[in-house]
Amino acid sequence: MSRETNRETEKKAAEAQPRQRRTYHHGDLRRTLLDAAHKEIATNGAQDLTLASLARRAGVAQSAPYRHFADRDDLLSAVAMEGFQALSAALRQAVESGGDEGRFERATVAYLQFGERNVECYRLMFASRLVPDATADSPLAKAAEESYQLLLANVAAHARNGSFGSATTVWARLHGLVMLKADGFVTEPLEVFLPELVR
Amino acid sequence: MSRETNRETEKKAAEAQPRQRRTYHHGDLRRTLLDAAHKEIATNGAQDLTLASLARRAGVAQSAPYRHFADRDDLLSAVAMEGFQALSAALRQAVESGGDEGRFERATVAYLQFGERNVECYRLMFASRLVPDATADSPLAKAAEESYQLLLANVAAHARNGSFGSATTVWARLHGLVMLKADGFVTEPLEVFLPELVR
DNA sequence: AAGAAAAAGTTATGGCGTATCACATAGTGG
DNA sequence: CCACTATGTGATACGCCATAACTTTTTCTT
Repeated sequence: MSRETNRETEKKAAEAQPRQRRTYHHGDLRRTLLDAAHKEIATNGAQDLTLASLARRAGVAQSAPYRHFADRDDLLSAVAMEGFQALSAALRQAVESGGDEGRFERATVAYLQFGERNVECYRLMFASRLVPDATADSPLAKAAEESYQLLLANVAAHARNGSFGSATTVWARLHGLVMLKADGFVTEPLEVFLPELVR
Repeated sequence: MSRETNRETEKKAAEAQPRQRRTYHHGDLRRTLLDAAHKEIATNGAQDLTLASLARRAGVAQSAPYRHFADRDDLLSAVAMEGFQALSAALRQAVESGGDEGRFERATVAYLQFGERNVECYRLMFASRLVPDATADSPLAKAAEESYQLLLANVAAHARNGSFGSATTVWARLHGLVMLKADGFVTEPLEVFLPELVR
């Protein structure tokens, strides 16, 4: 019941793709798979994503993805990593796009927007199974750390401003809002909460 | 690699169980499955839980669980619902276990504790795939709503106190803390943050 | 430029889980 | 006591994950 055969639609999608590549090698399968995964996750979430379906969409054998990813989780964590990189980029851009004045607010808005616009990817980024030991220096861990540091820097810069809590609780509030919205427990656009977030 | 054969351990567990029941019918398979699921989820998370393994543990055929649950998600959502009920109970107890004085604080502590002690179950409770339309009056949705109302009542009661944000952002901060801790992005015991939460 | 080695596909296969049938057996209410 | 319903069994179709053994390109070495 929950697992409907969506191979029909996949076939169509495959037709649309460069049906039969003449080259034995794909060219850049890794990138192709990641892009497809991003799309698929954005629309259906990571839960139901299968390597097999990605392979079909890319027009390669089911086993081909394993040349580029150790297993399903490995691909997901690659997607998550790119998610963190995108988040970092968004934060950086927000921070650099203005003076010290509304810096904290801009970072906040950027964070919330990223979460709202990439709900499923965001959820994936924070799915525990992907986060290895804190000590691990996996690419994913590093990317996550960078995002955190970016956010932290802006919180800290604003902290002197007044009775803000620790950076962790500030982050927690943002994270909580995004997740509650993602899971349907909050329905309003998150910008509604901006005033009380930067107060 | 990620999917190791854990059927060995399962067999042992099964041995420990009432090996071969003499009654054709199990007695209370539904309850047994739910209990086993709670345990399994608490230790390994919901991700890897399989109906098949629950069936083996209970000593019944793989198809037996389907007499009690429509599909895997149905069982998970039953577990989640019980999770919300437990959360509600914890909140209620915290609130009723004292005067109006530290009410908000007690509720806050209870919430954080519940989250910390039932990490995986908590995560499951808020997993979007289980949350049907907001309008739906599924048992799960109702249970979740009750927990929310309980929390809300206490937040509201405390809101007049001062510059607290909306109930949503207060909730979001708690939820965020629990989730970040669950996902390993926060390592401190959450009680550390209590002072700034009830300030 | 040739040939070895590595990279990246392919087919085939085993194992496991989901979900559904048709069938068997135990309780239960007229 | 008997029909009915609930609950469990066995068998089955299908899909995905992951690996193995083999093939085709590409790249590196000399």
